[in-house]
Amino acid sequence: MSSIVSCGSEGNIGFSEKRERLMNKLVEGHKHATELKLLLQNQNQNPPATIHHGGGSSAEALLITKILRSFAETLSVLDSSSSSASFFLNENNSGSQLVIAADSTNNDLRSEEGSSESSKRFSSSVPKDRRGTYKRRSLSNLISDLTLPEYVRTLYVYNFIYIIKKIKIDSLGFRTELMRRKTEETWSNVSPTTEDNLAWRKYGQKDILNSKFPRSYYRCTRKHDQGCKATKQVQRIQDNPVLYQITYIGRHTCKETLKAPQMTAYLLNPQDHHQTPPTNAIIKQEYPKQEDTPSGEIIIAEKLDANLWSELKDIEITNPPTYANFGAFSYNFCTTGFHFDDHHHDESHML
DNA sequence: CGAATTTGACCTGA
DNA sequence: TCAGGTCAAATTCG
Repeated sequence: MSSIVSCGSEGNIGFSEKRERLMNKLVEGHKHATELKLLLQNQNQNPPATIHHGGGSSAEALLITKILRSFAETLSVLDSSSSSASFFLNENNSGSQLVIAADSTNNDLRSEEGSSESSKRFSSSVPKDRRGTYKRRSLSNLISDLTLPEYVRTLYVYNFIYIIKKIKIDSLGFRTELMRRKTEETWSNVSPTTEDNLAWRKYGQKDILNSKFPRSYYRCTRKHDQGCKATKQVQRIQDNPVLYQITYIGRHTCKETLKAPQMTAYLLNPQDHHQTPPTNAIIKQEYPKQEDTPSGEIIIAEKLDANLWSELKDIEITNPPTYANFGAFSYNFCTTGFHFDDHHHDESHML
């Protein structure tokens, strides 16, 4: 997302003014995104006679530019704040679980799984066998490490991808599979989260040649007691590190593939046939489909990590009014983009 | 204390 | 030979 650029310093302005400015920019972006959505919906009903091979129409391009600018300015406001944490959480924040690094200069997403690389980097000063020496990244750790600008950026990039996807699908009829593996039992998926709510156990991680990000290897937790041979490989997409390339190899043959009573990636994306469901049908019985849910709440939850979203919802509740506004906005904005996903397709072609 | 993760060592196929 | 995949000891987490 090289389009996101800093738009200059905001100078020394007060919290409330910054917050107001921020909200205005976000709302502006939301408005443009909604316009774009309506535009695309109209195009669906009245398809254009000509095909634009460069992407969408000029109206779409203009809206995209506006959205980009809105968010670039938003991020600029956030980045200009020396402490994002205090900016959002300084009021009524005693009980908050969300602690955002006040001086986070590390925007490198590699840090998340770059432990093997960093261990190499500092190998001269550590003992040879450091197996098991690590800091486990729980969900709360993950949120703690995410600065607010990073979160907004992720949210924005994710939504924008869906808008771009929609434009490409509408204008080019673009719908191909990411890759065909040698066997029928191998399929790929691109997702902003590695979470699919199936019971996986990580058994390895490798640095891949000419690849910026390491590849992680997971097997079914039931491998040993039920002989389930399902595995998956997860790797960040180099050109868009907010997304993961997930390759599933082999179907689950075990009886219990569900990790916990949460939403699953498969059910949340019922049309996404790259994410092949497990052979049993337990999930379908437990969880209603998206169109059955009365509120739009699931729409963001299906696209963000379910756990992350549930925690963010808690934050929204426990920290009114400061964070609540932001939370409400992200929810609305996300729904704008997510309604577009009425076809199955691979994002990687769009990036 | 059992489950999960990390990570160097080991294995394998091209 | 080497890149990619797997194993398993060491360690952490809940």
